[in-house]
Amino acid sequence: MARPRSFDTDDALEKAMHVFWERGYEGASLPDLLDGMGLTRGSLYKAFTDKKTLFLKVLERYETQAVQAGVAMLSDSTAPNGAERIMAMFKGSYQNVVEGDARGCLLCTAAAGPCNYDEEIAKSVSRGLGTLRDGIYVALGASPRHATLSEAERGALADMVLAQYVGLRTMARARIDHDTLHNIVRSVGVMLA
Amino acid sequence: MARPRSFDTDDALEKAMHVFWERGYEGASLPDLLDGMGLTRGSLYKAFTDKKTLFLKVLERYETQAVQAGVAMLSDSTAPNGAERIMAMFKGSYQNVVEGDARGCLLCTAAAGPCNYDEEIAKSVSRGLGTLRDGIYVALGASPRHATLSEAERGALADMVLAQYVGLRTMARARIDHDTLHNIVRSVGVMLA
DNA sequence: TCAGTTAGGAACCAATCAGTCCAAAACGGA
DNA sequence: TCCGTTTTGGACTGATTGGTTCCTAACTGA
Repeated sequence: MARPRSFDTDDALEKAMHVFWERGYEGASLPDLLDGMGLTRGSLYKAFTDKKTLFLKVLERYETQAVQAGVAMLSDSTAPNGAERIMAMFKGSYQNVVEGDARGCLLCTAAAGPCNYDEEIAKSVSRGLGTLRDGIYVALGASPRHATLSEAERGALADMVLAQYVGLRTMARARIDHDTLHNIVRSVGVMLA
Repeated sequence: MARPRSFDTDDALEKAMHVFWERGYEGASLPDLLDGMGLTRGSLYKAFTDKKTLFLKVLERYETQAVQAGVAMLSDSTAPNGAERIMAMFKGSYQNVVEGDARGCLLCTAAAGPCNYDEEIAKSVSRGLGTLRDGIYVALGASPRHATLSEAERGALADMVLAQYVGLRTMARARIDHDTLHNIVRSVGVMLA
């Protein structure tokens, strides 16, 4: 029909994700994005409409990638105890920081940022966090100590664990010292043990 | 000596705090601040140097006001049980949201925002959160169930409770539904009971 | 009253922001 | 090969950013 795109949109989205992840929604300027994605204004606007739409697409991608990876870990039946799966997730987040990745969680950063004034972004973040919460809920069902809880109690516990996760990753992005972060992970372990 | 200031700097700082609290550091534009503080550029720059310095002053104020109020609550000896004091803090945060204040915590918002790239702001936020953590630690010492913990264990627990707090307030700002927030508070209560 | 000093206010600044436009280029189908 | 369609890249736009400048107003101490 006509001239085909010279870049892979999925690949470009992946690159955009990393730019937003590092600098946040408002902190990522258009030149930053163009640079990171390796394309020019015309192409970006033709393919992704505008900055906010691009960010929403990135959030979607993050959910079906980073969040789903977490959920997969939370329902990994090779670790029979659900509490241990939750701990694996927390330990993974801590390990990220130790290895020098202080970006935290894209959803958590967005939660503290544009969610406050943008309905659509808030909805997307809320959905992503909800997905994670459901994963935690399922994992708790596979934990002997928590499987006997009532549905409501277990749900409330899942919400709380999610809050701990958001707190941990937010504090990681704020460059809180590693000892404190490690203490958080360790205490979550004690709590769930 | 010379012409005196026509405004109270402390009052102006208070107003600036509310602007930053609502819109965040990067989200608060200079016109926003001038408007909220009721002064003009010349006055602001003469009195507060620049935007970042103003923000650092605001953070300082927040620590010796909002954070100290929290710490006071955490060491309020009219509530003999420290765990109950901690719960009072969490319930207060939840109550804020119910009453329509979805701004969350200024420190938590800054943690997810400018802390990532600004050393000075990060240091100030870290100090503020540390103050809160110490308050939690003291309260745990006044809780029969936790006073017997080793110093290290109690410290780690304080870090974890702080993470829950950061998570709760970050999620509140993201306009997560009230039920979820309530569940978090309730589960923290169960955990500390 | 007047000299000295500082605050206040508005015009101004360069840089940057997100977003638009359009001519040229590159392709597919015929 | 040539036509129609779409992408591409860069020049451009107007608004907004944080910050400066400078003149005048307002005050104090002598």
